[in-house]
Amino acid sequence: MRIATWNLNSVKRRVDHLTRWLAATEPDVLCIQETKCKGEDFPELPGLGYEVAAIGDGAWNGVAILSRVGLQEVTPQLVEPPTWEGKLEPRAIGATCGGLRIWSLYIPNGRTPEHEHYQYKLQWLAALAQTSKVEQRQHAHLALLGDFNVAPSDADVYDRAAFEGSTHVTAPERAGLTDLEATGLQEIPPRPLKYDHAFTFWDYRQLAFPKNRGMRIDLAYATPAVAASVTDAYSDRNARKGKGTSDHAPVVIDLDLPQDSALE
DNA sequence: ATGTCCGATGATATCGGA
Repeated sequence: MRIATWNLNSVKRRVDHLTRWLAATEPDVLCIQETKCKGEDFPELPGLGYEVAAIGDGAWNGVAILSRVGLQEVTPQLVEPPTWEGKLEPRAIGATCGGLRIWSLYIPNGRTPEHEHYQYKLQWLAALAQTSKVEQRQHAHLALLGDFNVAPSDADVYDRAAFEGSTHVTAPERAGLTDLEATGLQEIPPRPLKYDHAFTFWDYRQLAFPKNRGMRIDLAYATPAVAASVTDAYSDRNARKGKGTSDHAPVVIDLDLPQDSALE
């Protein structure tokens, strides 16, 4: 089973890229973030054989799950999610696909460590950990994929000094990740296709991609049996090349889950 | 030395957000 996650930065702007990438990569399940479109406006992807579950408000956020191995028990929000400016944002969707319980997650950016949005981000990570606990009571195999907007370690940014005073690298954000792991999950680190680190995001500005000034913020966590079944994982930087691409690369994970346990 | 892109808007350039 091949699963993947990709922050597309507008699915409507990326339909051609997405279609080509799906045909070439053939994931069984793809988690998408920042669709930036309403659930009912999610574009058709004819001929590829994917079912779609998508939620969105329009301009911002928006997450989706594409699956060609079944798509059931769709859950359109975390357990007790925090709100932003009084509203529940479309940042999380879960579904059961081919025996795997999988979530597509778009963690709030935080903006600056002083900003109220940063507190929202920390609350959101705490709600995600709570959701992980609840989900593990009900599902034998759980995987949480998405744009976490946190670099797990200093090695996951191109230059730690460039992030002084910024979000994505602070101790409380990283504690949010370790608290999530403490619910019984393991991170699945991808291998790079080039260079030393498997970055997944490069800013559009200032030639960040050709200079490889990247970050690894698109992450995958899974329960131990799922993590133990990983046969390969990589960040597909090739999808970041060229004009009109997302500023994120997809992360692709191959699993060899025993078929009987996948029925649980 | 310089360097972006997205969606929305009483839009046709500007803005917030990333």
